[in-house]
Amino acid sequence: MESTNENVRSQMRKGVLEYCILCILSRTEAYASSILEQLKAGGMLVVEGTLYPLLIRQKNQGLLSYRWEESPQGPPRKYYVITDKGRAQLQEMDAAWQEMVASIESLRKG
Amino acid sequence: MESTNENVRSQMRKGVLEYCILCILSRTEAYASSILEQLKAGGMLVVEGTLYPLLIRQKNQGLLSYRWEESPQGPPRKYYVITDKGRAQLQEMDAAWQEMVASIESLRKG
DNA sequence: TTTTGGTACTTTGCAATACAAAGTAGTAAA
DNA sequence: TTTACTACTTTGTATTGCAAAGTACCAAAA
Repeated sequence: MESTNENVRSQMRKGVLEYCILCILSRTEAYASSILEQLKAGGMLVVEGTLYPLLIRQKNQGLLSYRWEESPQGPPRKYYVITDKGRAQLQEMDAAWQEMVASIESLRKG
Repeated sequence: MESTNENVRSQMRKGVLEYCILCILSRTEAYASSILEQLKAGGMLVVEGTLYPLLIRQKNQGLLSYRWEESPQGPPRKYYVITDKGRAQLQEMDAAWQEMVASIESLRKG
């Protein structure tokens, strides 16, 4: 039970991960490992097993596309790129997120 | 596909519902239907089938207790009450929530 | 050449969760 | 006694994050 902290945070992360990914990719193309690093830097801990299926899901929804690129070291990298549809979705998510922040605040303050 | 909006919002709601319930109950005791109303008023749409199991879960975790009370009309009501443990958890969730808001902002702004 | 280590992407199985929908039951008015 | 309303409960389903194991490419060291 000492990990209640992490459970709470993990629980809250769910549902905003797709939003976070689109946020990151809206600024620059990136491959999975670098997305992981940026999420980690932003305080959103995620693991590979979560991120990869999520990227595939978003690609299948047409929110992302990707291209292969040589790596200076190691195997080639799959660079994900946000699509127009992805940018539209991101706008949706911006709105949804702001609404939720407002909702929580309203519920918390009374 | 026209309900993308609602999917996004529904997705984001997950993980913060328990937080919302504790927020509401931290101010006053309430029975399920009135909690539903308050969530709705706060912009967090939820349905019975979601709320009831959630209340039971939180009760089993010792975050809530309840007592029965006569209703002026209809069957008796189950009034839920937040416990000391629930208040401690609420503080945890406050912290987790604020961290997540900061994380998202950091990722969104770059 | 073979081995080793690092990087990167993928798959599988599981547990938790929100939700829709149907069900149970108490009370009171028609 | 039937109807309507309120309230709580249960069941089945699809989605999702995650841990863990797996596959594969590349380059430097042995």
